[in-house]
Amino acid sequence: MIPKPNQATQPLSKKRLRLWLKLLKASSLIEDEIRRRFRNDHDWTLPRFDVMSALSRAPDGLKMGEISKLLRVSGGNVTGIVDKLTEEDLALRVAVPGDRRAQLVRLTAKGCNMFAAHSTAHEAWIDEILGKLDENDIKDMMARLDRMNETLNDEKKNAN
Amino acid sequence: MIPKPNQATQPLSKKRLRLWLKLLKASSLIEDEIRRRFRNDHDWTLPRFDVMSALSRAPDGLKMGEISKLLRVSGGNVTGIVDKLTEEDLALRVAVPGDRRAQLVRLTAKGCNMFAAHSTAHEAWIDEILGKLDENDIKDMMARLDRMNETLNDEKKNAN
DNA sequence: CTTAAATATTTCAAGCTTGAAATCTTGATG
DNA sequence: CATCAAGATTTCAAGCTTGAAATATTTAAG
Repeated sequence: MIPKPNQATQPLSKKRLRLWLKLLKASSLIEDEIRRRFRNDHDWTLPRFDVMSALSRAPDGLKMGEISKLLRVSGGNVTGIVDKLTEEDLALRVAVPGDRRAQLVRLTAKGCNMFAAHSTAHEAWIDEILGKLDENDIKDMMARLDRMNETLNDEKKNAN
Repeated sequence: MIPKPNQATQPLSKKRLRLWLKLLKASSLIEDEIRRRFRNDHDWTLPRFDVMSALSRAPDGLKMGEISKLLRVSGGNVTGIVDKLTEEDLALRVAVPGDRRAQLVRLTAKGCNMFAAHSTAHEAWIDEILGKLDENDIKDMMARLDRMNETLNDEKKNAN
């Protein structure tokens, strides 16, 4: 007989692992669903939405490196996505007066309109998907997620 | 004066959106850190680890389609990863007696050993990263994540 | 001014991922 | 048996992502 693992008495490390797997599953399911809806309902992609979302909060534009930091993705990645947005006339690159290395990226009017529509749909999707969580659930999870992130922030600091 | 947004009185949909963004951030940070450690410490990748992990729990092997369902990734994706594992003699494809369409994938002895080492390291990393969460935090978050997933499961059922 | 280090961005190869089309096999129906 | 839908897998093009190398520019030091 193989002994049936009793989860209640598992070592803490195993419980943390199970939590991580569940957290990852939840966030993957949601992210995939959002991707799918962007693709099917708007013929659009999540990475492009994310870049436009960052730009929408910066009317004066963002430098490539700023987008990269905000979204925590590589510089090369941003180059590719902004290229696509620019080709479709949704964003444009403008020179930075004092620095010929850098460029500011800004949404065009067309880009602003498109983002407004996508953004409204996106918020509604999330509201639907997280519909079973009330104010209390949200407050609680936020606090615990913050506590999780602390560890990673600590590590980043100590990695000097 | 632009009114400062008071998060406490935001509509519930906005709060849900903020929670989603925080959840996504947390899980992305952790996943990226795990990827980085696999890459730097073991010259390995997370997708390959995931496939080996599924295989390790099935001594008799898994069909390609079963791996695909377990990991919730496309069939074509699994083909590519299993090809890589096979090339490195970590897994092998064996014929299914009654069905010439399908194949069973199994870890080799070499694959088992490699996975055991990676798996131990992986659990320790997660234990470290989630180190600030105790039994209570874990139980609580598990319950709420389950409740979130219900919505997506419901939708999948209704999507018949 | 010259040089060297630091910054900002792009290019590129390699890997992951997907959805759709293609191939081959099985099973059910007549 | 013949046909045809369903199933398992592979192939493929397109897109995202990364880290490292390459370019170009700025800044700091001497």
